[in-house]
Amino acid sequence: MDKILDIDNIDLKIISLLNEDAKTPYTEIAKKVFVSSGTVHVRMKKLEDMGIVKSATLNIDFSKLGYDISAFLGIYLEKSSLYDNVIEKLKTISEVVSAYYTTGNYSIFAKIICRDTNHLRLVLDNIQKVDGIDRTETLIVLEESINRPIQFFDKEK
Amino acid sequence: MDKILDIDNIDLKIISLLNEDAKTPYTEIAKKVFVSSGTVHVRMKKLEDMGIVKSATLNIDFSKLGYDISAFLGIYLEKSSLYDNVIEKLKTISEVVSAYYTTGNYSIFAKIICRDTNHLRLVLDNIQKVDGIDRTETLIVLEESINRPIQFFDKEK
DNA sequence: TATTTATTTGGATTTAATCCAAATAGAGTT
DNA sequence: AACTCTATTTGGATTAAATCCAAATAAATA
Repeated sequence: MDKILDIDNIDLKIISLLNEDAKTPYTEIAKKVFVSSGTVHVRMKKLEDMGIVKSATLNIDFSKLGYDISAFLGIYLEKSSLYDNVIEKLKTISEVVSAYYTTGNYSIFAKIICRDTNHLRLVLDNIQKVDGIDRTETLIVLEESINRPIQFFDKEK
Repeated sequence: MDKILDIDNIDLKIISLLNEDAKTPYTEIAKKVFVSSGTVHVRMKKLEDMGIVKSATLNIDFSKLGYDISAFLGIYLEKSSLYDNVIEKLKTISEVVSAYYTTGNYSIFAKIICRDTNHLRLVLDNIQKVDGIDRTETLIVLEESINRPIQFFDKEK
């Protein structure tokens, strides 16, 4: 077992509520969880210190900011030992928002966000040029039908 | 063109800073952007009203909460016209955190987060049972090498 | 230039975060 | 069960931020 034992239902409820809206005042969270706001504060500090709550970010509608196209990339490497090198290169391409080592055919599975088809082409070109990358398969996102935080509360008692 | 014209560099800078840490006080943002905190407030209200900033969420280390396995699923449908129906069913499965309509072989591309391999099996079973789903391909995430917000600022002047 | 409209400012007010000493609860010991 | 030690919670006091708003400024229009 690990640190999960240090986390109780109060912690989970706090995280769960703040995960829906990270700007909810602790005073309001406190009411819903039936503790004082001081306790919410202490608990959140603990969760941050433990690295469970890493930060808070905005949920932005990128299409309204002109970023209209996102795509998943299945990347094939020449040799799978090149993984770390290629990841380092991908980190320098700001349009790459995530990259994973996964089971299955692909050596790397990544996601990119671009402004338009032209921009997408440029980014794909840049990625193809990276040393060690053999070829890529592109899954362009035409619709995002679900995108939500995980509900880790209310599963088990 | 669309509403992008209503957004200036001050807006972008504000979003960009808050996207790194959504809890940064507006007073601090104000200093960095060289406007008053009242202006930050007005701008954020505008951005929220426009639907550009939708909410703020926590960035949680799920593995530390016992959710150790995530996976991408390529889902094949019996008929692509079943898309909406299947999405509705997937929405009822809380482990499904995202689902997309994409180009390529898959009819639906989804992501799930599970506690362990057993839990993963249960969830995959549930998904297989959904009416209209033919078969699925599972890409299990073994490592998350990149995961970051898009940097939409500092691209063009 | 004059007039209208939109935006910013800075201070006044309300609200929340933060800190902390005291109170309480819990765990372990005899 | 009473006692001790430790950890957690509480609520209020203090500091800091959000929010609101009227006045000032800037920008747009005629």
